[in-house]
Amino acid sequence: MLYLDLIIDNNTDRTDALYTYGCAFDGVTVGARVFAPFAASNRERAAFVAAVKDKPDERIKGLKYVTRVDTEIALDANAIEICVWMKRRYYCRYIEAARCFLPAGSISKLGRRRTPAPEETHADRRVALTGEQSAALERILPWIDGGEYKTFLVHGVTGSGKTEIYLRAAERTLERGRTVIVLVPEISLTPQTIGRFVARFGRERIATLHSKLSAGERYDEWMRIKTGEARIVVGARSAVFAPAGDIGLIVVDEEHEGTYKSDMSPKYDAIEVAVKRAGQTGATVLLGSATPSLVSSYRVERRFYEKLRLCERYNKTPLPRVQIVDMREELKSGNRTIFSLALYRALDETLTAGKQAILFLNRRGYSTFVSCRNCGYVMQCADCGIALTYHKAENAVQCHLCGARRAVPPVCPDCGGRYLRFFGTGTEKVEETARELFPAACVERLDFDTVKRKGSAAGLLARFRKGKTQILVGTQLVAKGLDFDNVGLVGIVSADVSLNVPDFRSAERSFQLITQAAGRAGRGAETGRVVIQSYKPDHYAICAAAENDYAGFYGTELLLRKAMDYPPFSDLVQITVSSRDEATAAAAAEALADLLRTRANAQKRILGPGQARIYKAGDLFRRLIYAKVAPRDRKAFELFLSEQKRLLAVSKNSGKYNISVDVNPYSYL
DNA sequence: AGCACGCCGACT
DNA sequence: GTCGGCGTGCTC
Repeated sequence: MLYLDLIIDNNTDRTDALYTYGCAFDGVTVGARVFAPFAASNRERAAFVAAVKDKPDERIKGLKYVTRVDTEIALDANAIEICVWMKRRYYCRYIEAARCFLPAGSISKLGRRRTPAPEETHADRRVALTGEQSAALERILPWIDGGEYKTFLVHGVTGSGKTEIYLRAAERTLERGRTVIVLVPEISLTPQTIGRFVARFGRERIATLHSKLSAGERYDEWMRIKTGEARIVVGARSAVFAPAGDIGLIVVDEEHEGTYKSDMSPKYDAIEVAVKRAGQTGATVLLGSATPSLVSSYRVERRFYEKLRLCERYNKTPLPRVQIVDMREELKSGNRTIFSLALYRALDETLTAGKQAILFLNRRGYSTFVSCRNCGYVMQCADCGIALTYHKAENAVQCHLCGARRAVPPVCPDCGGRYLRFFGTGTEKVEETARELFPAACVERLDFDTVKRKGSAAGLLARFRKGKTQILVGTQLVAKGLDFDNVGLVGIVSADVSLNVPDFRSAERSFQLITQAAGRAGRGAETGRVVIQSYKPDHYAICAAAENDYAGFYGTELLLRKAMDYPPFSDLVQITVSSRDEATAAAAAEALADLLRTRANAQKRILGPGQARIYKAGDLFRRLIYAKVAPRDRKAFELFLSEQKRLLAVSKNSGKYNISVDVNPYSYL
């Protein structure tokens, strides 16, 4: 008789524990899926084996027995180890972590829920390596051959050929008989990267995993990986959990992107999981970026990672000429439009020279808020409490958080006055103004509003590529990964938008966005131009981006992070206390914050509780507590906070309020 | 989350 | 006397 510690498929905090069962079946190993009777009803439930023991804990009374063992779906010991680690690191349930490793949301019902999507074909262009690429591979390949864990940060400017390095590393890994996982920020934005993998290795050796797959397709791809038919997995962040056996290489492309952090439970960081998995099998990790995250660069400084630099652009295109325009001066000189004189002239010259321009503004809609000039009333979303954005095309206001929309009222809802006005600028207004200023040019807009219709993005991009469009206005969709040859000018309409977000990463994100947007200029043979408009032209993130000075930005930002004890020096742990009852949420949050403050010398840095920016989400009132947890206090903090969560779950207050935790979140709402 | 148990009011 | 409403408590 064996005794098994089981993770039961029963999605509640109360039963988020390991249950011991007897098992009469032979050969059951850690990770196996079994079925067991549970609770008074003895309903049969799926479960995963977390441990196999030869005698049970004596304290257990009324031991029950496993009824069935499944052979098709199974995790392995490594996956279970990650589940246990995730529960502690991300404050999720065992079963939520286990689900990450499975193709579908449900564990109990898995079936074969399909025609593979046609793949764009790309010709494989296997070009000679540059000196820098060869040097980088000379560092990487021995680690792939040696089969010991190692992480490299591949810091390469746009167009320096990072993808070719991934391809060669993948090739070597396959030669060694091991498997490859490639993570990309968003499948829809990175067709080129996937295309090149398909071209090099063939569709039949590659599986793709992303959210656009139907349940059936996802299951098929998952099985192709599981059975070893597909030895390369390309996918979004969840692909880090792919059932690839003997992983030899994990690539994280554009590693600085926020999409690698999950904001739904389990709120995991795919890079942390990737490094953890690589450690288990002795795999090589390649983190690639033109603008590495501060956290990754700091890990290089601390010698956890090794940095490989690629400074040359492939065809030796010189970096664009960058000009920063002080919009305060523009206003003083009487120009109240969103186009500075410098940007107008640059556009004019670009169009005259027969070149194209990209105008980047990271804010969709026409104007950013609607206000009454009589009484000062500002239209807000009733559910989220944030200002509503005016969309001229549909003559409606929209909440950019929950998506709620309504018609613009004819008079002020507050005072009845007739002076409701629109303030601030979004891409829709930039598009309109560009049309007015350059009536002969074809202006198009690429943002969430114009691409939500399926396939419209492809058409828009094709028209721009063919030169039918002269000016492309867009949000960050235009800043990422799109390569066009004839772009003479990139205009950053307002560098301040991403800078003024209340988030400790705002400077980092601004630097990355500006650098990326600027990288769109002059991809062909000629030098491009970049005009950056800002009301904070002296800001270090803007200046460093303009000078392409990553090291300078890193140095300044790191000092500020250290002074504030933000990541990478501490984990910023966001604790949300929510309840249907406003007073309950407030009291519970206050009590928890007090407890965190008084309990441990370890965590002196507890902020709040404060009101969440989305104070009321649905029928829940939310309060936020932040904890800055230094690495040396991490274990103690994790134990303490998860114990608080457990105590709540088993107490009679369970259900009256809820505690949810997000470690280093990307959204502070 | 489910599910069973149990206490109390209503009704054939 | 019995059916069923849902509040309460438990799940190796």
